Amino acid sequence: MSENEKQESVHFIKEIVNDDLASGKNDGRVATRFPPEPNGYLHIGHAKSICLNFGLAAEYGGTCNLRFDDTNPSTEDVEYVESIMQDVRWLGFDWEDRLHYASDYFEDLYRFAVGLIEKGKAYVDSQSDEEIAAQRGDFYHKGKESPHRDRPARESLDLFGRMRAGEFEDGEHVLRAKIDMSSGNMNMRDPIMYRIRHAAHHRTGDEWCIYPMYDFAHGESDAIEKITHSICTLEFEGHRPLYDWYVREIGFDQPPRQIEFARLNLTYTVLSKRKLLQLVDEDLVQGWDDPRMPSISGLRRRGYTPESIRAFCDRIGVAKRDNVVDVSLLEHCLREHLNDTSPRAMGVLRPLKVVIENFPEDEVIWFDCPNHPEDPSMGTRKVPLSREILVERDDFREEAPKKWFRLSPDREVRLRYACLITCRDFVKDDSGEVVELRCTWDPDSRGGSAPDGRKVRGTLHWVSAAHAVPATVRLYDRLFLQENPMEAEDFKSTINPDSLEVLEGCRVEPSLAGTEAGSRCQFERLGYFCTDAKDSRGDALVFNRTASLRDTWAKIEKKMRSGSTSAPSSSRGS
RNA sequence: UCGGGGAUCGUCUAACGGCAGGACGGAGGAUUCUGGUUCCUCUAAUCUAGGUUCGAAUCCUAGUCCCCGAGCCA
Repeated sequence: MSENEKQESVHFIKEIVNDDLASGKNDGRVATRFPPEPNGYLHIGHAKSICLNFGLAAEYGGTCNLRFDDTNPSTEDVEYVESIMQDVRWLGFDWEDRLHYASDYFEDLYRFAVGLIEKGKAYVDSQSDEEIAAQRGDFYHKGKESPHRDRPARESLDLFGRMRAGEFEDGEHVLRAKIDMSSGNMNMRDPIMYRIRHAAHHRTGDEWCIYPMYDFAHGESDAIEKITHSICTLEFEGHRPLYDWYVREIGFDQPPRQIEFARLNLTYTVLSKRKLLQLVDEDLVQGWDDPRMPSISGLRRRGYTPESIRAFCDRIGVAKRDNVVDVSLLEHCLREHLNDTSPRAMGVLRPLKVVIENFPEDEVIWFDCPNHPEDPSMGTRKVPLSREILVERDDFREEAPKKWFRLSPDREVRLRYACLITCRDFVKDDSGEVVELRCTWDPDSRGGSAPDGRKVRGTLHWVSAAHAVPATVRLYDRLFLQENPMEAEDFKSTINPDSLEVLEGCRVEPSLAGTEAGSRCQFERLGYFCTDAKDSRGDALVFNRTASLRDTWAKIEKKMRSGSTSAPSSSRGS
């Protein structure tokens, strides 16, 4: 153990693993699994589980399987298994040859069930679901035993066989474990092991018409795969006694151990498959991979990096208490990685024309601009300056507020990496809107600094009007206005109406022409962007804003405004 | 009225009977050709009440509050 390095925290699951290793349990093996049900897309909450399971295996030199928990054919689909595999891979994890499906074990599971019937530990119940539900009792009252509970094993075996053979309709019979109808734990009140479902399964087709329930399939699949630590979320805590019961009664020798941790919650975010599906189905977003979605595919399309998501999962920790992580931590991890890795470029979102009056008509100066101010190894690119340029509309104010060091009449600013210009005049259109600035440049300031060493506080991004490339830019903001959308009467009522703003007519520097879809850059002073994986083409660029840069000026201005007037500003943007 | 789990800065997370620490956020400052980055400083917590102990976030007792559980979902 190194003493001076930042000590990685040992969360409670690692403690358990350490203890098991120390006591020689499982022959020193560590085997985990990530067990998604293929009935939806993965989201950032799943990423926590993926990082935990694969991370643990990697850290201890063990293995982590990918296993689809596909025991319910009516909700599952191959569309989901494909997206899940893509997402896990994208996050940076590899299950190698350990791809499994619970459905691969249907035959084993059936055999186990027969064994339990023979042992007198399971029976076929032939009541309706209403009757069974009524007999189960509630939290305060014990359940009643089914009239079929003591049906001879022979009879159950026969019925179970005919259930499999397809002799019955859905719901006519179920297979139940014979445990304890008076248990305080509802899961132990003779839980259902198998139900009849005449439905095509995405992998086994029509081979089966009975399907095992989660409880009967999950632990057994773990045991078959020789999983040592079966990690799941807190809501399965009450299932653990049942998990252990099945594994014990079937008689596995090195039974896996189920360990529960608290699932991730994020502020201003909804992380329930059902709610996310609702957003998609009701067209409140444009699909599962809408860049505003917390789905892995949405984050990917938004421009998130796998590294930043992994870093986030490392930092949030693993514990058992309910938690709501501030989404700003996710954004912090994102910016941290993007700052290091994104090449810089200049793009103007809302262009304002600037004429540099004393700049020769036909001259073009090509400046070598560093692609990253702190990392020379990222090289340089050429950026042209000519007489007419475009700057950000927001960077000019007819009347400069306090602490303003951008453009305003008679103010001198720097064009990043190019030169110093001073605003001499401005032109308004009939509606009173400023449409053009008249400036002069200091020819001795080529490169961006004046020979006399005078300080110029403001530095602006810019593009040469004649050379700039047109682009569409999509500005994304958080999808929900309320910190916990689930606390709203209806979570949809707190959807941010301005979560997407599409800007046409943006202009970016010519080095970006032909940029392939999905590549990332930082537009200086604005934020991190990526070309949209679906809609961007080399000759028709579409940028998604992944994250804005921290905006200290916005903060200052907000403070000044709220200090002088009573109007609170609502500047947001991530 | 039952069973299971959990309570530490605003948020997330450490501590394993011995100085309550880190990160995010927030506030302030330094540096800066991005009002970015970086750096520095500050901010702020042990659910309550008793007990054990030289010493308690940690152990004991009693409360309080929160989460999960009555699908032929996972």
